[in-house]
Amino acid sequence: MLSLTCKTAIKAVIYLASKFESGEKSGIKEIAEFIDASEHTVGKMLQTLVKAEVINSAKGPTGGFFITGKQKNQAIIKIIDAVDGKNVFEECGLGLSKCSATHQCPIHNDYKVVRDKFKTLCQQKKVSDLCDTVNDGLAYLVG
Amino acid sequence: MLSLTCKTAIKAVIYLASKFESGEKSGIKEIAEFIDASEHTVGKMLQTLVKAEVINSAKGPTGGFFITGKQKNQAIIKIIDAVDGKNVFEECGLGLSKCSATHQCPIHNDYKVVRDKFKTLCQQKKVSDLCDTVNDGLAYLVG
DNA sequence: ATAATAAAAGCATTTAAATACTTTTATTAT
DNA sequence: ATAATAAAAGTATTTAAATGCTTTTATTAT
Repeated sequence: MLSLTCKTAIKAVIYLASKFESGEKSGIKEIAEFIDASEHTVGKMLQTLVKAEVINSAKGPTGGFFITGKQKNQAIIKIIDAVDGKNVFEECGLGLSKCSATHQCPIHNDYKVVRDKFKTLCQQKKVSDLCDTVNDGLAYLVG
Repeated sequence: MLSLTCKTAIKAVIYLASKFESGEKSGIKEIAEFIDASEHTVGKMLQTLVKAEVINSAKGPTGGFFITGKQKNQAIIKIIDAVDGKNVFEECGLGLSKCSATHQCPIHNDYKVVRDKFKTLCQQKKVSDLCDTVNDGLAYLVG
């Protein structure tokens, strides 16, 4: 459903959220190492997130990437929209270019239920929620 | 969730199912044209389906691909298992290589619900069910 | 002002999926 | 038996995503 880069993006933002309390900024290398992803992929993707105002950045010494309290309270769908685009949640289950109630593929109705359920999940889960599970040792970003 | 080839496979099998009554066999070109897919991709993929006994084939003149009554009554998960492999329904929502109840990613529980719902859909929908919706003009294989 | 630091940006390479091409094998009708 | 047909199989190319590398720009501390 989501691209590898998008999954990496969600993990990176969760990591930044975990640094919110301390106010620390994080560099590309540090983030990539922690979430076990390619440094270059992470760099490109973080730029995308900055442009979409999902996270922030500062250049120069003491610079790095960081997140605000407001951004921490955003749902993860914001990350998905920024990285994979808005029509992730509109795609046909059988790959038809135009699949809707009026011209549908054979699994349209059932697939829509699943897809919508995933969308709701992405709309409801906040970055802070996911960050909490990691902080509490209930979930992990690698493995 | 599913590869393009797998989506193509489901459409191809539905097409073959629609030819079951008449007993006609269908060639690669005919199938590819009807479902609007690459002839070469369809050829390779049909071989995979034959090996997995999801469909049948016959070489030579009057040969082609066809489906039996028993095969028509199979669930579409058989097609998915054959083309994309069995662990489509085990994959982690955030791309962790090992994500389970004991070592989970931050969205594991919610994602599992969605994934399992999709799996159930694929286990319940028979080729014949999908074929019927197309025959009845309620659904399409192209567009 | 200068040097150091770190993100931003542009371009190149790699990888895997999809698509394309060619040859081989089996089968059927003549 | 032979020729025609169509799947099977093997190899090659293309495409898009991911990854890698290099240069540029902005910022901060000295």
